Amino acid sequence: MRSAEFDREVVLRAAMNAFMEKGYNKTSMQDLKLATGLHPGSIYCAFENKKGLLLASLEQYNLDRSEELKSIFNGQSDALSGLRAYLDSIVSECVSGDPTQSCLSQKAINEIAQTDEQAQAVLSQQCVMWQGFMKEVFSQASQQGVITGPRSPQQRAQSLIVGIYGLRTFSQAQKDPDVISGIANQLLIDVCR
Amino acid sequence: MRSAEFDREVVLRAAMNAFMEKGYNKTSMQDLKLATGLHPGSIYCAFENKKGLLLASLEQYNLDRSEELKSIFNGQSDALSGLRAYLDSIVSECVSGDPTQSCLSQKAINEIAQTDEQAQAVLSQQCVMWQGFMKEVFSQASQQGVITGPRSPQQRAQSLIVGIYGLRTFSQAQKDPDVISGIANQLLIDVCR
DNA sequence: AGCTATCTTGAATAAACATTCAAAATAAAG
DNA sequence: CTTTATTTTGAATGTTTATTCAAGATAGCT
Repeated sequence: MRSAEFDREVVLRAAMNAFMEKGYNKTSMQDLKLATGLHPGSIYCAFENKKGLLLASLEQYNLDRSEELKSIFNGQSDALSGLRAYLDSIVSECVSGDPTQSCLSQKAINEIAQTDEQAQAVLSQQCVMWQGFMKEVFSQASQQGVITGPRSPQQRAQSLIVGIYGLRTFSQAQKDPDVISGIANQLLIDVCR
Repeated sequence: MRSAEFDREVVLRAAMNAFMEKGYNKTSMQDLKLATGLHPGSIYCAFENKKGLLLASLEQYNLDRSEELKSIFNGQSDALSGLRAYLDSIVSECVSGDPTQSCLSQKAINEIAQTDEQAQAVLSQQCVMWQGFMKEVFSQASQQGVITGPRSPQQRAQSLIVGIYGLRTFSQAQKDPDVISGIANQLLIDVCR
């Protein structure tokens, strides 16, 4: 017997970055070989093929971002402060212009969900999980009395997610940090109303 | 001398559809040859290369969608009814699941704006034009007294555009028509508040 | 230490790719 | 009708692509 030499998480994060820089279709196996340091044979042995590597990267990406999400909210005194901190982090991501800070899930939704059923299923489920987390945040915010109004946590979560997706696309076309930040602030106001 | 045989608009609309179905990078020259009915040489003679064909398609797409946009608002009695009709058309687009009804500009923003400066410039300008049009709509709505409140037409236009971008991405992951429609209704309320 | 199952290596493969080009066709001008 | 400038044609080009595979290396078990 023999165990694999490479660290799966390290390899997947390297692949993630490669996919984020060029998108799935423009990222060649050559790019992935250079990014991960793995030879083609090893990639195929471990992940079956290029799409398998993407799907594995997507899972790892979701794990990493979920952790980050939780830690942002845990670092704040109440749910509303958490939302503010979270939107600040999204604005930073949008404004940085750094491809490796962009959202791999959103990139994949736009690039391949339409043509690949398997990716569509994974991405759809990730989106539902994100919704579930945000719904819980809005529930807590209501209980804490920091937000009021008739909208359900579910509705608020959906509007927030739509706003974040939109902000990320918009910021590719309009790079002015003040504009991005302004829209994000208004989004928070609307979603908490 | 000799004039071109093909109808430029027809060819560009065929290319648009091909790009919308598979995305820019997955659409091969073979696909474009079949879609347009043009031989490789003719495509290269008329549009320089594959990217040139995309850029030309993007311009034509923007012309077509701008016309559609104007006609939706012209068909309504006031600006608020226009906004309602417009968002209805966006919801239809999202819910249809038909790739040829999706937004080529948004697909291109997500797929290639990050890596291609020329495409980025074209798409950025198109986004600014769209903003300008929507800003004018919100100005009219205020003048007509159908919406009130302190937000500027510019701010409203930006929030609406972000909401539409977001809705289109969200609808790739969550296909329930009632959910999409509900989010769109709330978006209209927030943007007119 | 020796065995064996598994991983690593990287060259080889075949298909798909964007692009070119010279020959044939043809529309407009004279 | 002839000329001329331009387009159309489609096979050829050379590159890049994802994927395979047999040979070599090595970790863990006995």
